[in-house]
Amino acid sequence: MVRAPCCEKMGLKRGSWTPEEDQILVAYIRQHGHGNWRALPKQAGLLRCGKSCRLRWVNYLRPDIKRGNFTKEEEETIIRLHEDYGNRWSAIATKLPGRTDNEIKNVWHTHLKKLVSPSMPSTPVKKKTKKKSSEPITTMPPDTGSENTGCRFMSVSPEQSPCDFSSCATDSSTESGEISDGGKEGSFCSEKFSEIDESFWLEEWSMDDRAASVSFTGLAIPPSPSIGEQLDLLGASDSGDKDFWLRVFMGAGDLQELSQI
DNA sequence: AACGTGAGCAACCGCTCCCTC
DNA sequence: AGAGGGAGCGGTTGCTCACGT
Repeated sequence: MVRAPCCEKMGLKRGSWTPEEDQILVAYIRQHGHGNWRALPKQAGLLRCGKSCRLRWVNYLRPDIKRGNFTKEEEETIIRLHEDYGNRWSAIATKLPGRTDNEIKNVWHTHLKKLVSPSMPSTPVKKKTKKKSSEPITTMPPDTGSENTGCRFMSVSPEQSPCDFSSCATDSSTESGEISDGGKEGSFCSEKFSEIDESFWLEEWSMDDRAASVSFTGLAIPPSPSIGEQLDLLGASDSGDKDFWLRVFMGAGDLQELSQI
């Protein structure tokens, strides 16, 4: 059957996401959930196709994403699961809470593959000649910090283990509102949010057990030091990272507190 | 200090699956 | 029953950064 393209190419933006777009997407999903990805961008006022929004959310903006290096244990798990599942990255991802299929896929191709079969070239994907983007997007301005969009703020060393970070996740009591700082309106993942669209979260979390840590990007993990402190705790030592997330969260309209930082 | 190269990763593409009508 | 459409998945691409020369 002939399918319509997922999005009209005309007028829709491609390439890296800007902090402002992230902000809009996060704010929208906070309020409405992501019932219909195809309709979402239009309703949210984003010049993106639904697929792109979904991908951005699933791989990057979702609250339970665990970022940072893969631990030894995680790598071993991936290798073992890959033997069982093959390239079914999403299946593997379900066994690794907080990790996305895309991330696992990348790790496999860049690191693990050569461990398993050292004879294979380290970079299976052939490199292409570089070409300047025709669409210079400023998602990663130098001042927003490295590692690109600054979302690496959750990066932790393997020793620290991202698992540790999200291990609060194993406590189901953290589900939904409880991860917030007692329901303060200032918290991004506040109960208010849950109230706004609890089904959204429940659906998301019930899909698999990774849910546990419902803190939105981890911001609410510690019950309530200042947001700045929280960001520090999360490894956002880089002020650029903070700036980025401050913009995102403030744009989402729920953290007046942040403005005090 | 400048340049070249490779690694890492975010994002896109196109296909398949699955649900609805 | 099957056509249509949306969501999800895996493969691939291309940009950025780090590092070596």
